[in-house]
Amino acid sequence: MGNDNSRETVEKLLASAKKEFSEKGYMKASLRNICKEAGVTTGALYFFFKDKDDLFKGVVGGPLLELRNNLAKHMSAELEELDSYTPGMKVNLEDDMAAATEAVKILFKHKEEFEILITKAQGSSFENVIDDIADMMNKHYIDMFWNMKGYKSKKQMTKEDKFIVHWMAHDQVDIFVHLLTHCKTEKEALKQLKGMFSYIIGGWFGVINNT
Amino acid sequence: MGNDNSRETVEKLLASAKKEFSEKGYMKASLRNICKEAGVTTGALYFFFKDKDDLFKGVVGGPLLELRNNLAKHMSAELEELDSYTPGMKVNLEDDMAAATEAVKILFKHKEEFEILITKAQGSSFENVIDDIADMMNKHYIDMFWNMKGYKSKKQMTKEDKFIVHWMAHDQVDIFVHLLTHCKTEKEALKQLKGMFSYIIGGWFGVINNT
Amino acid sequence: MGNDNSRETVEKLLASAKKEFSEKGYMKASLRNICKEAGVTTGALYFFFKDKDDLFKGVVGGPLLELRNNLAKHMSAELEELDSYTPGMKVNLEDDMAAATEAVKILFKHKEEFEILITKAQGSSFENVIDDIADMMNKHYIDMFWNMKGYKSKKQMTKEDKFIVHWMAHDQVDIFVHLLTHCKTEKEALKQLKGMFSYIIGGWFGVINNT
Amino acid sequence: MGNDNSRETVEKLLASAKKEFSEKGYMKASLRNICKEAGVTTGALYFFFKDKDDLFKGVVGGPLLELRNNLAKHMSAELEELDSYTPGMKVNLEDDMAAATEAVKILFKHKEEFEILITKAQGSSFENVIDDIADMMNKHYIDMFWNMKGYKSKKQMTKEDKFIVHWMAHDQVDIFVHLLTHCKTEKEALKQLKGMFSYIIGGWFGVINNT
DNA sequence: GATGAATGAGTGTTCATTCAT
DNA sequence: AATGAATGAACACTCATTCAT
Repeated sequence: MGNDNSRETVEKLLASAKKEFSEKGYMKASLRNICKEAGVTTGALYFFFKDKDDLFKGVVGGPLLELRNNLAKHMSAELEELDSYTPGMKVNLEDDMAAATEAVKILFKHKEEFEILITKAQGSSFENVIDDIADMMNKHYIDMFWNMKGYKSKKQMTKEDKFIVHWMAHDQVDIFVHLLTHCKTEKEALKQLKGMFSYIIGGWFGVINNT
Repeated sequence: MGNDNSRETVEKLLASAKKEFSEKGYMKASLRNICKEAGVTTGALYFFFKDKDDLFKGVVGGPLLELRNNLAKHMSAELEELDSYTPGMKVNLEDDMAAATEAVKILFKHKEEFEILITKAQGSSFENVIDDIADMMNKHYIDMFWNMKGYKSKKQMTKEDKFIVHWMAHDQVDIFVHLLTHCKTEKEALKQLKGMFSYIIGGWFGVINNT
Repeated sequence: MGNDNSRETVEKLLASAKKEFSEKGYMKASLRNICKEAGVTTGALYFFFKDKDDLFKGVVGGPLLELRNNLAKHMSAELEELDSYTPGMKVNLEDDMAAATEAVKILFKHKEEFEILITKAQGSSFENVIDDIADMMNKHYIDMFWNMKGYKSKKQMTKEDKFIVHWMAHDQVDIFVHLLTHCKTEKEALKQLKGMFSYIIGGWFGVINNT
Repeated sequence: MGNDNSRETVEKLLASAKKEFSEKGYMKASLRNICKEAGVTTGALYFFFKDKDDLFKGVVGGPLLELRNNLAKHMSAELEELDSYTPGMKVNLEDDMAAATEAVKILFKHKEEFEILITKAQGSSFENVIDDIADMMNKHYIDMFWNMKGYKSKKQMTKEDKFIVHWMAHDQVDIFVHLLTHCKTEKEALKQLKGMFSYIIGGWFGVINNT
């Protein structure tokens, strides 16, 4: 079971699939091409993967899980800190930066996979992955916004507040997408990260002062 | 040629295509379905449209052109105003708001078409349309940044400056995308637009003060 | 529309399909083979037929409809005659023979098609066609049996009566199946039909005298 | 070899195969499914069974052999009795009933297997098993017919006689098939058996009197 | 202007079977 | 006695596109 031969086959298949998905996107990718490139028959592919979507998952699933776990870790950590928050207190940006740095590192550790996930997943079960993450962060941001504005209850948020917070959550995610797709290396991305943060923080204050 | 009959055929084809593209996206859309729904044969479709991509262009091309023309108008207008700018002078936000309002109106006038363009164009020649527009706007943002920072020459912009400005251009576009895909009516979108602007302006100041 | 060329294509396709279904049965029949034999591409087949089952229907549907119509005609005719039936009255065997003769003629007019329907339809939507017909005849036979036994109401039929009548309906159908699959020509089948009738009638009396 | 472990594997395989064949029929049954359900690899299956058909034989072969042996026993027994027959002598129905009862008991002892054999064997080497048995019985029926008619020699049978006798042999078999597929228990089947016999006997007389 | 027919390469997927270990 | 891996041909079906009429 799982000997070196089969492991090698799976690896070749995944490498070939990564290339094909990356070049053509999920829908236009051809399993036949992937197999041919991997020097393997279609039957072999179907021994290791349930179907096309499962192969896609084989390529991007691991990195995505790593990212999700990391996100979840930071979000629950921040939630705990919020308990001791008092209005007017300064937001702990260093923690946020540290979390963002970690995320960027994960993204660039699997740059190709995340690029596929972001721009080539249409047609697969992962096609809404970014929106899903943004929605996850939205909930998190509602809590942050609520504390900073001094609200007593989430129910006091206006429709406009909710809209802008939802936007900010999406935008936060888009920053990472932008970093991934416009920087060549992790190093470069981390360098830009600070500027991005200034923008986001500025945006927050713009919103808070205005509402 | 160009009589009422043929015009009607084209119209039915476009309506049917709009529906199909909207439901399935460019790639999964079937020309057979589109023709069947329009009560027309495939041959007829190919009389009026060169190929699948041309049909897609038939659906979204008009609205997109209208938007582009409007954008171009405002950008050249602002460029002329810039000649009389002096460093430190307040940015004319009212003009920007007016331009944004116009853009939103165009987006909602052809809501369906723009939604297709934004979320269903993968596989067509329009799949990068948002990035293209963002790149167009990038130039505009460089000018704004330059004025606000009091630079004497664009050449003095650092690599980091360029990156953040590029991001801001993208983000500006994303705001319109967000407005289009999260608001039901033009009225609702225009109401949210002000909050979005606060966010963006805040972001600018965050960047300016920090660099 | 429906010109000579296309008609010829359909005809070739149907002939080829009939051959393939007849040799291999529905499930093992290969659409590729059928098309190759017909000198046509698979795409052409799918222009005329929705799917494999539809092609099968194209081969056997017509003859089956003809048979069903004929059966229905005779069954409603017999039902009308039953209104004037009094217990002890002799059954009109000549009418039955005439009806059976007609059925045999239809079966042999489309001998190949009915053989396919009977022995090669497994996997298609026609796989239960014989049972369906037998069930149709069952209802008919319940009425016949009811009159001959002098029942006042169908509800007085015992479970055993119902069982044996159901069997007789099936057996009636099996006679035609046997005739079709064991006689080479219509002429031969019609010659044997009389003997089969004696058997069936004898069976009825055996049941009636015994219950 | 032949130890408890391997016996258990075979048993699990056969149970799983029985289920799959019963649900999907021979052709649509998947060896992969059968192995998965049995918790065994395909290689193991192929160690015990030559191929798909051999596995099918493993499921239905035993019961079928038992039935065939029983049929042969009765047929040779009756053949011996026939030597003491004189024309006009009453047919020994009690012996026939006893034989039929035994057959029904065997059928219901292996109800599932015989149902598979009868309705799910298409595509396997057993697909003509019913016709084969009917043909076996044909010989027996020729003798019965010959006695009842008072023929001196089988060679005096006309073509029509042979045909009707062949039909009666088939019909006799169909009775058992009907009993198996329409009765839930052996008890119920035995109860119906008497009525079926009346039908058959009546049929015989109908034929004899008419020819 | 538009039809109906046809192309042919392509799709993802399943299958019974084999075999080195 | 049994495994896990691999084969390779086959499957039904869909597609955008073409073209004589």
